[in-house]
Amino acid sequence: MGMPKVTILEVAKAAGVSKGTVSRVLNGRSGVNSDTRESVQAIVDRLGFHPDPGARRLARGTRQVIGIALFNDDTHGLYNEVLLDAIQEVFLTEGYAARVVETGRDGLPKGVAAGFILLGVHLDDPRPELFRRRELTFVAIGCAAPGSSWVDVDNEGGMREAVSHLIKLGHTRIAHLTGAFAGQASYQRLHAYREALAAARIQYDRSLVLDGGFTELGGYRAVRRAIAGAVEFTAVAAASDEMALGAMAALEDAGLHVPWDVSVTGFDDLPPARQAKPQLTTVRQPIREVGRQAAHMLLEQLSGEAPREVVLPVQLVVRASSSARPPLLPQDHTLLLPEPILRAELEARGAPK
Amino acid sequence: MGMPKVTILEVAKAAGVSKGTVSRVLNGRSGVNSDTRESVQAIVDRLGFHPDPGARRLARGTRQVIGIALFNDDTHGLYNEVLLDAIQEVFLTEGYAARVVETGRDGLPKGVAAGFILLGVHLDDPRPELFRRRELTFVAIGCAAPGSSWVDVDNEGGMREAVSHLIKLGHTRIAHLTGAFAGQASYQRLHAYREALAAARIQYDRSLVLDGGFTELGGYRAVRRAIAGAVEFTAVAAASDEMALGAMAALEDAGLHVPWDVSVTGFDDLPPARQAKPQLTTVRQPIREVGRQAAHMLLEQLSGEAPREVVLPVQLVVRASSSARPPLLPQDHTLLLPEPILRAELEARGAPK
DNA sequence: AATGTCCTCGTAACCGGTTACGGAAAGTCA
DNA sequence: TGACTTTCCGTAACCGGTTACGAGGACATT
Repeated sequence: MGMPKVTILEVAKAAGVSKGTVSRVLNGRSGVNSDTRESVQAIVDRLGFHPDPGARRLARGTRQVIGIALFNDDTHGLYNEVLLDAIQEVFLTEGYAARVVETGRDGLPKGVAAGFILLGVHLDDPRPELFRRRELTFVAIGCAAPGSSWVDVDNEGGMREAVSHLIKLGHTRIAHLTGAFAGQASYQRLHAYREALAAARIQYDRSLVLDGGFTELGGYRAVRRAIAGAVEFTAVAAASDEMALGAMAALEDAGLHVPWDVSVTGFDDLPPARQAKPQLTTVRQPIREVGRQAAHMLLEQLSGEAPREVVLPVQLVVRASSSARPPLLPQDHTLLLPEPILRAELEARGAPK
Repeated sequence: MGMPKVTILEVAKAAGVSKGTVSRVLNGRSGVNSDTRESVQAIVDRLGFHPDPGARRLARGTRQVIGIALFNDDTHGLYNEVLLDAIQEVFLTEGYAARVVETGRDGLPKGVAAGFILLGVHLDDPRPELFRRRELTFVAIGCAAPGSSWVDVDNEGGMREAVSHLIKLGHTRIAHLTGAFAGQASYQRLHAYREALAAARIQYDRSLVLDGGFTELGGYRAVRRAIAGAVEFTAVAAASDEMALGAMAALEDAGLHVPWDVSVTGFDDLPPARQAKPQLTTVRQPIREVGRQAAHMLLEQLSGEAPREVVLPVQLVVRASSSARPPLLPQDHTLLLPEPILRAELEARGAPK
């Protein structure tokens, strides 16, 4: 098998035009009759033609390489992995070679590249300034880098939705798992958490904000510490899926059942969220779209266009880890969760461990 | 700046030969006088010439793509990330396009590729069989796939070294953090752990084998449970850095000091090992080399050569997380060892609730 | 000296696209 | 109707390599 190598020449013949015209259609260049353009496009779609990236790159004379800059202090998680793949997909099909480079507080990547994409930019991240000073074109992901292109998601909207969701379910003591130094996203999500609380006239309690450092273990330890410290809460709104998963593990270890005793929500909607034991209610982030946008924006900038800023929408995905808080609902808590069943459930969960 | 685009034509001119000859030298083709070959090679080195991957691919008529198959149940960790980068580097410079694809228990990746590299193969992994049945060429990483190419590291040698190291430091109650279902590597490392113990005439104790599922949180919970269960140990030999880091966190939470109270060793030597609070003693794995080998082996197979098997050596890197067991003399561990652990346990129990 | 190998290496076509250039057809205006 | 634009599109050169083919020189054979 293997795809039958459909080339631009075959498309041209099938459409009854020349290679040049097909190329012009593919690249959206002007100077093509709209009728012709349509019919060529139709042939392209029908044959499933995908231009050869290498040939493209060669013809365009783009000898240069794109650097994807990881901050070497980062926790390189699944999030980055998905993002990376989406970014590379774009560059690959556009005929650019993209390589992952590590950048630290100190120096820039040595292999000089045409442009960079900065992954997971922090608020006090030295990279934007560093890159700007060297007059390198770049696109930042995850943080507003004033004066240059950046793309981020609607952190506030997402967290507001998640917390409002919990409030609607009857929760009032909602803990927030945050990641301390991870910058803008943390602040925005924390801010949205407070906003959502305020909108429902729920008093903000500082002791309900737990630092989980954006890792599963961090989430686990933070929640465990909170339980040990007798902090009262019936829900946890985490700023990442990983922390949410850690929180669920901690609750389980403490003999608490999700979502009956405590509801949990995450942020990101990475694959593990769906594989979790009670599937995780979380805020879905269009990660791949973020990567694609960033890649295209970099290409734009490299061809002289002005920097842009993009904020992508997110969406709450309700699954099994969040539910109404039965014991405190005035009307039907006996109906929903009879005592003996609850006790038996706790024992059942405690025993196998 | 950007590299000054040195092409094969310039090399040819500088060497006083034609493009064809330079190309022949570069590809090790026969039919070139050895004198000529040498002088051309010298020019190539002097000018720092690197052939353009895209042009190469184009000229060779290699239209096909390489698939890098991730198992979608996997925990995609930092390990995979490093590996991926090394693999892609090879394919990139060789003029192949490489894309990451997800493969599950069920189906194969749809985008048909010339060949595949299977990442993190398990013992009961369905992929080798699945791929073989489809007559796809592939190279497996992380597990012996009989009949086809595979590359792995010397798991047994590495773990033996780590455990022997701990034994030499005076430890006799050494726990082993394993990852249950992760296949060959787990079994080999566990086996080596037992071998090292046997070589030192130390009785194997099943209760010292802890399952950490190859994650940081898993390591944390396993060690915490062991402490709570009053399992006696003065050292932990983990089968991965992540679990080791989790173990260190658990020990810290239990009031135990690494390495004074308990020594910890890891496996992999990923960047976090060096960033840990007491730097982690661990077994260094040549991850990038594994990736490079695998990539080259796949290329070999695609050009008709026979499958090969490669096992790469590892090396113990001693850092701060392991030390002699100062407070106690080797003989009296039964008397003295329980003290700190029991104390920690009491404290741990006292704090929460 | 003429003919036949074997090596070595230059020549040119080709891979699959992009794009400068120029020609043909159609529209504009005097 | 002729000259001038404008629009659309075909032609061919080019990107940086690889490789089939064949020319030419060195050497051996007759």
